[in-house]
Amino acid sequence: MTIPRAAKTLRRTRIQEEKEEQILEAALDVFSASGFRGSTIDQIAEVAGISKPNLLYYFRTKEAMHRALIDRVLYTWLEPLRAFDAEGNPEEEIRSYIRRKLEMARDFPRESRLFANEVLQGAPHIEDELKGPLKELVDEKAEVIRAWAKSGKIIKCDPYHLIFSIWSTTQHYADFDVQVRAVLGQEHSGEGRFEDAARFLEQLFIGGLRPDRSES
Amino acid sequence: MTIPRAAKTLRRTRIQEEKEEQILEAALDVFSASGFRGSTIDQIAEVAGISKPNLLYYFRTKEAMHRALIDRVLYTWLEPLRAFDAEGNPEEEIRSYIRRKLEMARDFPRESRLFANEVLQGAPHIEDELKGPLKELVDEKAEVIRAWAKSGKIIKCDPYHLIFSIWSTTQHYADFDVQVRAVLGQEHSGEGRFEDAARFLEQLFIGGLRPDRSES
DNA sequence: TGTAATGTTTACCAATCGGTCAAATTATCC
DNA sequence: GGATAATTTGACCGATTGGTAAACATTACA
Repeated sequence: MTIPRAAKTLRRTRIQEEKEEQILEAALDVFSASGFRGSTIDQIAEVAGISKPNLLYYFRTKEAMHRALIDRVLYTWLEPLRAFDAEGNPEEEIRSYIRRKLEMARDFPRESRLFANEVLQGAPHIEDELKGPLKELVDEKAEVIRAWAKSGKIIKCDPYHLIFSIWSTTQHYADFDVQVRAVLGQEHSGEGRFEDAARFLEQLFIGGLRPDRSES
Repeated sequence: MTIPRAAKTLRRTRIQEEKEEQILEAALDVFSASGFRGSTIDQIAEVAGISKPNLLYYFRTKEAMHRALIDRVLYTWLEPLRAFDAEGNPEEEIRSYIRRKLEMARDFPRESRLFANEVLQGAPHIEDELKGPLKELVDEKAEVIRAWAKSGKIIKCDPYHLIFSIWSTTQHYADFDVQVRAVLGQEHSGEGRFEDAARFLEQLFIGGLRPDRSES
């Protein structure tokens, strides 16, 4: 008798490994491009190069597939923030956080768009992750930033909005890529735009946070 | 004989005016929440409180409805950038641009999400608008910023990436609202978060662009 | 090599999709 | 008030949706 798919994890075969990988890769392609509601199982199956029932043998529902994808990608996605080091030099920590986030926008735009689509549409499938692990991590790092501000290493500012602004400016280059390209025109749409963006953002954030003679 | 809908604009009745308004309002609700592919005509008809065939009497296809909505909203959406004044004081111009964009994110989040959804999914329906009117407007304002930089009124920086960073940081509060709320927690999710955001962003941009003793 | 478990496919299902049609209803204007 | 045009609706269409059933093929392993 066929083992019910829920118990499948007891012993994963080589084929399971490969096919699930193959399916999630295709799912990332499709979900990131069309959002959950806008994506179809047929589409994903086609991109994965297998039949729909075969796909549904590995993931029983569209939701299950989406969830597996989120789970697999979320940890990696938060890596740059996790690397934010309280002991480091503030200016250098912020600079390298920006750089890492920009690299992710450049190298993993689909992952960025996957989350962007999800959050944009009300985060119906990742609410728990946002209010749980994400919030806790941000709270922790916000405390670090607050301490830096208190000791005068950077300007006095709201650490949460600082983090938001780093997220938004960097992820912008993945999520709104077509707009960026359209505005910059063909001649500046090469990979060099990430270098330009990095230069500008470091200038902005380092300059904007440096505790020279700040207002109030 | 019933006048074909294509020629309807020759003389618009009161009912046409009202119903189209009513439909586009509902369409904004639905499209901004689910994107084009993820939205259904039935959904929009239900929100609008009319039957589906009745809706299709005013807009013959889903595409036509979406297009009408984009056309109606785009002009307003670009208003803040258009107000950017070359003659004004740079610091004050940037400050008020940020403020206006934040107000739009607060007061018209659906419009922001409509475009975000569209751009995120590759802008299949607004490519022309991005490469045409939008690019031209941005090019024009970028020239203004470049002149400010050249005359030393602000730091030397890439004007395009400056505009991108203002767009992304401000629209973040509309597009990623649920994430912002989740991270800030209930206690800071009131309308006050826009005040906090405004304070931070002005601090960041004014400080980051001020031509004190800048690097290089 | 046989067999039991695993993997794949064909054919199908009910629900929903975007959209049409003709008939019925309502508004407009002389 | 009646004719005519504008509006609204219920019934319906073929295509696509997420998902299932069962037969079939393949693999792993004793």
